[in-house]
Amino acid sequence: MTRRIDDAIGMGRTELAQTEPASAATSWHTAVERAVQQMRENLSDPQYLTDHARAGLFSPFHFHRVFRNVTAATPGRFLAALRIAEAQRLLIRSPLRVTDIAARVGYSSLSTFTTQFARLVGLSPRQFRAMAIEFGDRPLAALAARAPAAPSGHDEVPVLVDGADDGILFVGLFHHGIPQGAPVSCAVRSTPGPVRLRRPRDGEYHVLAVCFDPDVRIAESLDHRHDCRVVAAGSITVPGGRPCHLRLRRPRPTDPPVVLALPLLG
DNA sequence: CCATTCCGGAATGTACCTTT
DNA sequence: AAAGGTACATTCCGGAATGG
Repeated sequence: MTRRIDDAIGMGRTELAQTEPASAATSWHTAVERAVQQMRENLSDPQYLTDHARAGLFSPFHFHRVFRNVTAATPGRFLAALRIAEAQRLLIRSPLRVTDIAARVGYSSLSTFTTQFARLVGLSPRQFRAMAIEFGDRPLAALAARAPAAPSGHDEVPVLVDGADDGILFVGLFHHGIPQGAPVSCAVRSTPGPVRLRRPRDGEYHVLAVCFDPDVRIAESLDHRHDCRVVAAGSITVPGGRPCHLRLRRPRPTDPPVVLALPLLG
């Protein structure tokens, strides 16, 4: 049986990616990295779980599990994130129509593309392009300066992020391990110290932090070409529990791209 | 004309269980 | 412990309808 894996994003793992591969899992990592490379090089083609699994000498069932352990995303959702990320770049940097971009990144159905894009990014393709054109040239730092004052007292959730003192830091709370759609709560800041998020209703949330150089413009932060971005991920329980403490690191090839338009949604 | 939304059929993801 | 397999609920694809 041949299985298509081009579906949408939205996994259910605690972290964006495992911190380090276990020593026994080195071959897993190699197989997954090879599969990710294949996905990146063949975005516009139909891709099948069984082909990636066979290339790594795994059964489709086991490959699916291994892939998720390494990347924290399922193969299909990882591929969808890659495709939407490329679509974002084309929407910003090319004059192509949405219809043509959908085909170019591997969607045979425009409706599927539009639906996926809106759910993952938080804006429809046309809205995304319009906002990128309108705000793209503005520096990200301006967003940080415009951000509302941090709440205080019992209505806040503090998040500590190491290594972000000299950058523009976005932090969001999400229901799922991969960020999609509007965050439950989010904040942007450009000064050292903890980030204070508006407290959501009680529950367990996943935290994503993305940091950019202070001189980056909004469009550059959205088109997946800026190589200075760093990420961190974790989880937090509301109420109580320990404060969320994250450490920024460089993105790895096996990290799913962050396609959520946080700078435009904030 | 281009983009978005709706909806039914089909593929996928997940939670187990079994085998090696 | 790692790998393979199954069942079934969930999610997605893509054509049709609708909107701007």
